[in-house]
Amino acid sequence: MDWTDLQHFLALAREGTLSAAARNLNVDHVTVARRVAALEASLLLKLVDRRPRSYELTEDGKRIAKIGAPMAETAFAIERAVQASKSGIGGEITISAPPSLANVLIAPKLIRLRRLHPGIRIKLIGEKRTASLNRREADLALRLSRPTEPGLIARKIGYFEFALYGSPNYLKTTPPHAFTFVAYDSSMDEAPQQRWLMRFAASREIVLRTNDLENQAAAARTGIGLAVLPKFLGEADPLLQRHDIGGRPVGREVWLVVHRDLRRTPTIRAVAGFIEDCLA
Amino acid sequence: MDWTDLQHFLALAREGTLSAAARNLNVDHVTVARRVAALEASLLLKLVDRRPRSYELTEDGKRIAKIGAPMAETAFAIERAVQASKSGIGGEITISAPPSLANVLIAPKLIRLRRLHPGIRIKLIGEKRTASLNRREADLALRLSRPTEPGLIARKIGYFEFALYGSPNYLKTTPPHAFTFVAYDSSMDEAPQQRWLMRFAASREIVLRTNDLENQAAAARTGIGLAVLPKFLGEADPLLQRHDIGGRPVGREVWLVVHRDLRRTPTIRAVAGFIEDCLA
DNA sequence: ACTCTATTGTGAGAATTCGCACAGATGGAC
DNA sequence: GTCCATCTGTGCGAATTCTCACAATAGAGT
Repeated sequence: MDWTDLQHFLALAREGTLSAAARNLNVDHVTVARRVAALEASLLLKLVDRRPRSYELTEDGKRIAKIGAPMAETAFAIERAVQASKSGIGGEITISAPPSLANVLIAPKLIRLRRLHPGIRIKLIGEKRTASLNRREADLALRLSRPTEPGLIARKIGYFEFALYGSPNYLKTTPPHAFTFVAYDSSMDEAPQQRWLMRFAASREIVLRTNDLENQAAAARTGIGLAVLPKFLGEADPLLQRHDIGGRPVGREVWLVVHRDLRRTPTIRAVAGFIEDCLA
Repeated sequence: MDWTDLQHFLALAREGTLSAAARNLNVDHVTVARRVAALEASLLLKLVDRRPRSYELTEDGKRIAKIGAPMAETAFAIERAVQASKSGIGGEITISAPPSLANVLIAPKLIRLRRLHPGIRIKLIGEKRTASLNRREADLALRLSRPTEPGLIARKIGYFEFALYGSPNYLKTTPPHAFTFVAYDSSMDEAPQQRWLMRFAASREIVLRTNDLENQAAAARTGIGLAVLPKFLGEADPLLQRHDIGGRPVGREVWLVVHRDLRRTPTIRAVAGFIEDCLA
């Protein structure tokens, strides 16, 4: 049995489509299709139903995929062990962080890290979707809440508050009862800052919903309404003015997350230290 | 990371040499060397020290091999699951048994199994070395003692006794105090029949030691001395005559062993039933 | 109705990988 | 000492595998 065939099949089982599996493995989708077919041929067992626009696992396929899943886990554990056994400081480190934190707090200061450790190459992915440290999609991650996955070590390294921001002209000309607002779309309804905004807005209108915080800031600058922005974003923008209201402002913690296997790696420690400085 | 590279490296780690790993994987030894080199290149980590006549794992290599070992276990579990999910009776079944049992009790009757289930192809390996059911070197095994490996199901399906055999002429012309004997070599000193023989021979001479029971029988036929043979072997041979002595004869149990994962497979059950009949 | 995007399928040339044959070297058996 | 078995290394031709480009189809959004 060819383990590469297994690898491709398990990727297909996990990702659901040929194309997604192919992206995950950095190969062509045709390759995944062929390897899965090869695995079926060598096992003399039908693992997938080829339907017009999708591959669907057969019962046998599901069973095999379930049994084989630990193989992928182990493979990732090996990758972590390899990373961990690199003694010197250097190599490529992947950091996952919410887009706003990545853009505003991390990216501008990366030049300092580069000067300190020229051997380190940083890959910074600013994504909403929390990258899996277990699957080694990232080596370090910034999260806004304490993660619960097993094997991860989290440390609270910061806290930031939100405030309402609008264009100075908007705030001067608009009475509070006529305020309009900019918010996340409904996929973020559970986020504290969104709940806070909803309560505050009450019956007043939400005129724009967007997933992207940068878009919210841009919209607020044009005077369309008020947006809830992290203070580190709003205060630095001369085209935005804070509108203070009473009560306790909403805030979020920042957690630095690393896999247990990588905790003591010199390179990881160096980068982790740098990130803490960024947030200090 | 290419899983096939990992597979080759883990085989090398387990088997110790390139050549052994190559045999295990059914590929050329050059391929194993190349894949291990490729793995090192992709991990940027030296896994083996290439010494003149041997590959030796580095510390990193040992660590990686240890972490990766469960992958091989899982791969074998998948193979068992595949075998188990074949519903019809058919396919290739590998039986491992001590050579004498295989040759005398199983092989001659295989034609009956073939008539009963034409779809089954039997691979019968008669080896001293106990094949690993966990690593799926065999699907069914006959052992002379109860195995202790986890995951295996064993059932006692038979019992046979040993006796002393020599050529009729030798027994007629030789007084007991002048008996000479044929025995296993010292690697079998712990086997019950060997211990029994040693006690019985006492100070009388062992004139031939050989690992192969068939050789012992052949030697005894020529009149060189007496050999301890299973009765199912000795009684069927017209050129051998049993020499009965007092006391309780030594015997061994026969255990039929199957992996838990394969227990309920129709094909396995059919073959297991056939083997029980052979021993009945 | 249409465009846009995401999916799987097909064919051909290029790149890669593999096995074979041979060499060199070493340790054990006789 | 000599032969034999075993192990690893090298070069080359053959077989395989991969990627690329294109096609077909379906679904969502405009």
